[in-house]
Amino acid sequence: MVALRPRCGQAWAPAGVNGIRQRDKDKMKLKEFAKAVGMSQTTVSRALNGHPEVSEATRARLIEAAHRLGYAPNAHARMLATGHASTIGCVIPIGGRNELVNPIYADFLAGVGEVCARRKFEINLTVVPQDEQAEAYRALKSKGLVGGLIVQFPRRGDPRLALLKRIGLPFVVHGRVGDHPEPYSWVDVNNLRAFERGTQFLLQLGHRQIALLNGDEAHDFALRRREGFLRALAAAGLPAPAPDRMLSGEMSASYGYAGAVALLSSDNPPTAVLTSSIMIAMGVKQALEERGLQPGRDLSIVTFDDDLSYYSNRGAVPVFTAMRSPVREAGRRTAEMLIGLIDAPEGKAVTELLEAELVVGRSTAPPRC
Amino acid sequence: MVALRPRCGQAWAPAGVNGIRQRDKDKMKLKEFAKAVGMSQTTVSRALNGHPEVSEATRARLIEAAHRLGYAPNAHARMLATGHASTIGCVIPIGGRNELVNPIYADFLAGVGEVCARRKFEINLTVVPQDEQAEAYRALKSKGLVGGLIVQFPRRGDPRLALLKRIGLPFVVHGRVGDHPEPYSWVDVNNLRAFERGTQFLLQLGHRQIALLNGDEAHDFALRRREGFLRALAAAGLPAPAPDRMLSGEMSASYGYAGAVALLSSDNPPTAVLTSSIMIAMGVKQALEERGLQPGRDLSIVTFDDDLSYYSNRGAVPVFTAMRSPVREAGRRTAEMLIGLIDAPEGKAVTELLEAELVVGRSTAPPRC
DNA sequence: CTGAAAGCGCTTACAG
DNA sequence: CTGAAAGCGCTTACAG
Repeated sequence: MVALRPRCGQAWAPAGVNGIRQRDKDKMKLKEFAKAVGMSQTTVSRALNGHPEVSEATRARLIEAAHRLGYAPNAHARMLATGHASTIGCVIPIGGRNELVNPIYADFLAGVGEVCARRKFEINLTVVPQDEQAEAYRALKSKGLVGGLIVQFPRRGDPRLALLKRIGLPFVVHGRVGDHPEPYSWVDVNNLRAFERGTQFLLQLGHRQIALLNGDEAHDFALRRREGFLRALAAAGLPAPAPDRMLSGEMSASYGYAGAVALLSSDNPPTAVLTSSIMIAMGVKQALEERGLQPGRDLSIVTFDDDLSYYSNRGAVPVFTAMRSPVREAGRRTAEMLIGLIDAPEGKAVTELLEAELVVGRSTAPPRC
Repeated sequence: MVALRPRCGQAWAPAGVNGIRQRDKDKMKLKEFAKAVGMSQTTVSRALNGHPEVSEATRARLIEAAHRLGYAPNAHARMLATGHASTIGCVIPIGGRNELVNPIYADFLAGVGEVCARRKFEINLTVVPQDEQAEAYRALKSKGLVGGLIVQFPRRGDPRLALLKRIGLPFVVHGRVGDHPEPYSWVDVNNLRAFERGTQFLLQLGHRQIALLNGDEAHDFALRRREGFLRALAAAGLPAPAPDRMLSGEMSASYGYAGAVALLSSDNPPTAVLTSSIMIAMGVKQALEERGLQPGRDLSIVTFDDDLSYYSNRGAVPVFTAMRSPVREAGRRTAEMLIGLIDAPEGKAVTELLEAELVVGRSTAPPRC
């Protein structure tokens, strides 16, 4: 019977054939690797970590040898020794208000992941009930699991920012929280400008009766979109639409469908509508088609498009006229920014505003009559 | 000037006001916690880890104190000491064949995350180019970052299984690889049975001209679906449909749209179609409506439904008649199984076959004429 | 440019 | 039931 944990130093040999879990099974350690290449652990470690004391020739040789022998430093030992985790935390809240797992996550995470692979960072994904986020943040910090966090789907006056500052965890917000007493780092798309431009485009086509099917206005992005919408109307000398022309809700196809039905059945239906997501636009389109109506001809649709990879609104002529902003690119930018913050924790808050591009598709035309 | 890394033991005090990154900033360690509660580190550690030597009263008291004082063991020190990582690895391949980030990921991961939260496991997410997966697996193992892996989107004869067995990393496949020389653990939905039942349902309605818009048949699930389709037809004494009645492709709305157009414009259009995803079904529906046709009345649609939370095919009468199988539940089951494997690495391969339920919606009716 | 050795914060065999 | 101490596999100040 082999001891569960051999204490004494032993030569490099993958040991263990019996049923007990072996800690070292085919996993080379620094000590063995250093011996194999005939150098001290110190030098090997320094070479692999890019320290300047080691000559480039030696470094190259050791990197090659590590690759060949399959040696990679144990990440936990490394993090313990250095005292910091090269890991980005992504906390996904579920339940509560938005039970739906936002499809945006998949693409956003892909962008984050791309950057992490390049910069040799890991991603820790945590799924928590909406109301246990604070607890999750604290645990991530006190367990030393992450070096920083990405805050998703911020709300106006979101309490998470203060919490993160208090517990001393660097973070970047994907979006903005509206008014906030102190500067913080964020990556956002210019939602106000996007909806202002979308509205201007419809105005130029001749539309005067324009409705808005917005996202949940508890979120900052939705408020900015409404503001852009109203600003463009005001600039054209038009009054703010009646409340029943400006809806707000969960960005789903069924909301778009129901919203369109409501708009179409009013006394004085709008000739155009702005929607906050492709899913909403699809719901609107469905409602039109079930009534024998046609997007563009009977009701112009301009939508915000997160450019999710599973729903492509591309092609020679896209289905929808859209304000397009790739969420995957936002993921890349956010990760890049957070890694910068983790590497230099005393740095100032950084912000980045991405612009959406207006792409003309087949869902818009001048109003009839 | 404070030293970068204080070596000597020091009393519990969050130190550091200057700009240098402090490793201990407001992070309590076992030593300090033990002192605070007046016990040895050994006893505290054992209590927190649920060892039987500690009385339940003591354990309860220490757990409460840890919570109150905000103490949580450093995860890296813990993993280094125990020699294993309580972490599930999820490797998402991008690029190559399926550039699209599958929307299924979000819901599946949510299911995995739920279980991880409950079982106190972490999730490590890695995004890699399709052809660098092997490298990623090896790195995850040699860095000791994960205790096991979930293999997503298996293909027939998928080489990843052999690789994982070789490098000694427990894994569970979400889906199956078809023929495989050795047993392996998987969680799958009964795709064959689902499509067999869906086809039977259409046959019972009187349909004889049934088409299939399948997913990519390089994947095992798609082959099983086709087999179920053909089996039901054969059992009804019907011949296998012509190749242009059985399409295979990326599960998107545009594929569904194009497929429907092709089917409808043939000499002898089918009266019903089975589709492999809601996205495909939506594309089919769109093609119908643009032609003034109606799902159910003009073409019956039965679809597989992953029950993704962002697209709900629910309600009193669902839009689509569907074989419904919640992918989030599959995520839960997969994680549960993998954790079991990690905890008992010598265990036998486990498998679990989930059944889809047939839900009747508004997209099916007897054929006209 | 190099190495021996301390230390990171835990867990756990060993000895009471 | 409890504790002192070794060890997990790294990094890095310190001393050449």
